[in-house]
Amino acid sequence: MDDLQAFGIEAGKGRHYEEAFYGLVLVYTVIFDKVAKYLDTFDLTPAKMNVLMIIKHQGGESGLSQREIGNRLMVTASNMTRLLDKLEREKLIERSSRTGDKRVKVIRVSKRGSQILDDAWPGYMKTMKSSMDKLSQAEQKTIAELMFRWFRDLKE
Amino acid sequence: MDDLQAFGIEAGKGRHYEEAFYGLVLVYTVIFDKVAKYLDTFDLTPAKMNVLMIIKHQGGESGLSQREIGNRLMVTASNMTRLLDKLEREKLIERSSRTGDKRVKVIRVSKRGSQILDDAWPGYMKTMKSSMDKLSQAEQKTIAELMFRWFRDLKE
DNA sequence: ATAATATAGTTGACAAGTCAACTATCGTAT
DNA sequence: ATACGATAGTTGACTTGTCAACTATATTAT
Repeated sequence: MDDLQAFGIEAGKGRHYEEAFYGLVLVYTVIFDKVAKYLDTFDLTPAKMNVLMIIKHQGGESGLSQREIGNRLMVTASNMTRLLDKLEREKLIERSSRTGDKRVKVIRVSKRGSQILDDAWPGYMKTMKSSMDKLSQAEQKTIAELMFRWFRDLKE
Repeated sequence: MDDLQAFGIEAGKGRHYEEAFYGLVLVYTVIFDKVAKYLDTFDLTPAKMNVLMIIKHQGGESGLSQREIGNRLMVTASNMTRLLDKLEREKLIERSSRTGDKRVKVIRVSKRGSQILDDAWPGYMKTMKSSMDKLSQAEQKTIAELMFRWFRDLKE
């Protein structure tokens, strides 16, 4: 646990919360970087990939509003605007305003966006899986259950 | 695991790596936000707090170079420059160039920086601990061990 | 001794995120 | 029916982070 020394933390003292905290940060950072690096070969970023996945998997026929996408990704409305501006400029999504409610904009994946998503998807999953497969199946299950319970408790 | 639906993932199918992955992301995000919100009351951010902690705990008499700080935080050199620019403007650190090597700048925490760090520290630890204490002691230990092993395996 | 190479830090241009203030539209309460 | 408040999205100003190209100094090899 040499990496902990950077934070002035002594390991193995009965208090494990600091180690757990920084361990979490380290793992998250490394995995995020690996995913980002992979996506870069498709001119995608984790943020763009997430948006495209949400719209394609959840949007269906009717598409999604910007709010709906933002909520599912825990991203603010202003960030959604800019993210979608970019995706629209790159012609990966389409924005239209033809609902009853004139405030809401309906977002759909374009043909091109859909294609790029399909191209990037297998490698994206592979990259994610290869990071996760450093853990055993049992550990993955443990982590999955524990993280979701933890998340729910944190939100209270 | 409703949150998973956002990503089009079906839970409980024997494959747990996706759940584990998104669980990790959710937990990380929530904890990071809590810490950031706390630090904001001291006009600090996680990045600034980390830099101050590193310099104070590791710098000692001789201080640290920008590279050394950046390496310990896994942050690029250019980001260090800008982060330290800001900290210097706010008079929380001091930069001097009086080593043999004229390229390197020595960073030290200022009196003011040290004071603010001391003020913010207890609540910072409390915030972190309260997030971690949603897990049992045993779980914290498990997570700590597992994360560090995982991190090492990921780096290979 | 000098030329090639490595290292420390800076700068510019960008991505992704925040908040606060704004416009436009929609619902509701009186 | 109008006025007030909620909601959808946008914009500006900011932070934290990246990479690539740059300057200045050190080190190494011939």
